[in-house]
Amino acid sequence: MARLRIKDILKTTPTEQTIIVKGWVRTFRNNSFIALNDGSTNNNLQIVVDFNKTPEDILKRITTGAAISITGILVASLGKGQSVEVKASSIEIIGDSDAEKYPLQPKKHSLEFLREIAHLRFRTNTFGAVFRVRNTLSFAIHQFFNEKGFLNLHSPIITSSDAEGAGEMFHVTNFDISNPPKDENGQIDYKHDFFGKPANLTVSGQLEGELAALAFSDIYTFGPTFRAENSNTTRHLAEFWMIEPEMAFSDLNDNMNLAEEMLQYVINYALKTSHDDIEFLNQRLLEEEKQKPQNERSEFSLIEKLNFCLENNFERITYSQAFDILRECNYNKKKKFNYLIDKWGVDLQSEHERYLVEKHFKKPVILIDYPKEIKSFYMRQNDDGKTVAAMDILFPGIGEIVGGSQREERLEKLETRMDELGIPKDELYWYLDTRRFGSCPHAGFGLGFERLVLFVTGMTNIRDVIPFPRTPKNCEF
RNA sequence: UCCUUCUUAGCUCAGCUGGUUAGAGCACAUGACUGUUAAUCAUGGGGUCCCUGGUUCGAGCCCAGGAGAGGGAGCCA
Repeated sequence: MARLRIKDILKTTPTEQTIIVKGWVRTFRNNSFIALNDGSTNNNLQIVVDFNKTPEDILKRITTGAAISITGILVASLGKGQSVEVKASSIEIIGDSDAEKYPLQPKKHSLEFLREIAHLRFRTNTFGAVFRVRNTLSFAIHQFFNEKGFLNLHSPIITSSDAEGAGEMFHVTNFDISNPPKDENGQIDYKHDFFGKPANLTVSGQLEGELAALAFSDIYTFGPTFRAENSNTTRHLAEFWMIEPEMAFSDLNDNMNLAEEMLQYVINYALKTSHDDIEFLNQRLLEEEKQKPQNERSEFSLIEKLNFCLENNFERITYSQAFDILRECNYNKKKKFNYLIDKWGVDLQSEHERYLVEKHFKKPVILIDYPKEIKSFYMRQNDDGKTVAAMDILFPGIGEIVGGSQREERLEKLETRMDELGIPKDELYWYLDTRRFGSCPHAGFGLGFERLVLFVTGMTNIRDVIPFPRTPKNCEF
């Protein structure tokens, strides 16, 4: 007889059929009731043990964390709290778990503690829900782009281009780093390195994505990205996953439409497909909110917040409009911002972004047309000579979740800008070739996958939505 | 990297103005009970008070340095 998954058992009508189920013990109450979980769902299956007919040494080994196999009959539950349960006819201990040493207890643990035992935190309700939702979102993204006819491109993880300037990079080498070969000037001689030149882990697949978009029209990448920044925040990782679509024959407007449609699609998909898990996370947050003073509680529950995003269009405004709103707002006039908004052209600080999203509009905001000085070289220059066709999508509680732009497709404009910023054109000849041969308007963006998972799960620390977070001074597991 | 808070039992935390043997809940062990929902009740074991140095008759508590963690900022996704 085949083992059944708990998710399916809980949906089955009980007719006293005999089944086999395997999983890990969450709690064992009253010497009679096992809460069994196999990770297929957040809900546990209750196993009823007749302790009078079960050997003492088996009962003693049914401990929190133990892996067990149950053969029994599926019946309607006599107790409250579950509709079906399994009356065990035989119990096999597959893997013991010493209750005194097993760190997880049937009680609430702090997220900080669970982060230190990330190898075991999958077995908790919260992280079970988080990583099932993460899986659902990942699948939804692929499905969304597949339905739209986008080609999934595997952009390289090791690159030799360091011309992009998108942050500090991790160096890739097979040199003996205590004794690398040197040239006649005493400099490290990369000619003898594995690739014959310096190489790094990618900080973005965008440039490669553009090359493919100018052949396949619509592509997206979904892969790991690495930044060696010394960032210690709740929304940065040294290794994270990014989704980067790129569309040929498209402008900034198409770009905004795609990003908004995609975010709404995957949120909607998660709400429907991962309903139980999101409901659990929703309850978890409500409990947490009860601990807070009234004025710090959020207006919306997690599910209300997600639905709100589906029912309302994102607010679309230009940098200049945002600048005016911020300059004229009471916060600015009363000097409540740490950084005053006074001169057009300043970069917005996160306190300003939060004001716009959380206080002024109270919904996701798409900011476009930023001053060119504060944005990258590849963004398309607007006719005003001051701004570029950039877009950032800001989410409540998360901040920037998407950063993108229409790309500069005009060779001369692009080269001029690269010269101004001192970006070596010869190293990026391949990028410029797309502008030499059959260039066309195109646009794309980068979506931080973990930031999306943060938003949908209502978690607040990005280290809790990736299985094994890599951050400065932390590369455990 | 900067600012700030924290570090006491396996976990979550209390510990007064520096004072004698450092506590609670949960977990664990033993027993009772047996349709429980983080079961309940009784009993019990469990401590490098983060580390190093200093002040003091006396330091978990004060001072200096260090390590680690949380929150905020910058960089960004």
